[in-house]
Amino acid sequence: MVKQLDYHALQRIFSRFREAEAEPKGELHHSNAFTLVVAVALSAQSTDIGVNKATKRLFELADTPEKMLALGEEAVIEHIKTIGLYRNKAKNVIKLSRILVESYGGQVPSSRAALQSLPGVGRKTANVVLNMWFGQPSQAVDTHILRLGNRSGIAVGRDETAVERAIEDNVPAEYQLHAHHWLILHGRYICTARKPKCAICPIRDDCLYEEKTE
DNA sequence: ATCCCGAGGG
DNA sequence: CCCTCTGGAT
Repeated sequence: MVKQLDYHALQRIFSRFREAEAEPKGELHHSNAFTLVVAVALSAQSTDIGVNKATKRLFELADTPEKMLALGEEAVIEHIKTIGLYRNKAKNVIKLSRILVESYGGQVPSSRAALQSLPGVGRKTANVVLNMWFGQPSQAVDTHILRLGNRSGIAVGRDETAVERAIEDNVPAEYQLHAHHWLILHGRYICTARKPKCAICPIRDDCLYEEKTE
C-alpha cells in the first residue's frame, strides 16, 4: 500500500500540471447543462471517444429534455447502441428528462442532492456536473483517478469516496478546482491502466509507484 | 456483491 | 483471447 504524499510533493506535482495546462478541460462533447449531464451519465464504463461518437447525432436531434422525451426511448437506444450498458442508460436518459421537465422547469438543478436524485446520476456524475458547469471545486473520482491516486500517492484510499476525501484533504486549495481534470487527463494518457508511460511522466520524481510491482 | 454491456487496445 | 473504459442501482 502506497503512502499518501505530503503537501510539498503535491505542491510540486500540481504546479507541473498547471505549467503544462493552465485551464484543463474535459473531453466529453456537450453544448449546455443538459447535454453535459447526459454525456457524463453515458460515459460510465465507456470511453469519451465512443460517447462523443454516439452523442453527435443524438444531441443534434435532442439537446433539451423536452426534445429528448419527444424522441423517445427506442430512438435513444438506436443512437447509443454502440456504448456499453446502453439499455440502462437509455432508460435513465428518458426518466431523467421527464423529471427535469416535470420538476425543474426543464433546467438542470445546481444542488448535489437534486442532481443525485436523478436516475443514472450518482455521486461521481454529480461531482463532474458541479465542477464543470457550476464551477464548484468538487472531486469526481473515476477509474483513472482511483488508479493514479493510489499508484502515485497523490490521493490514497480504498474506494472512490476515500480518494475524494484524500484529494480534498491533501491537495493545496489553489489546485482544487482543476484537480479533477488534471488528474483524469494524466491518468488517461500517462498513468494508463496497463503499461503506464513512466518514461515520459512529468511527475515521476515525486511518484511512489514502482513499475516492478505490477 | 452482482448486473448491465459494446468498442477498442494489446 | 482478456482487459479497460470519466458508474449506478439493486
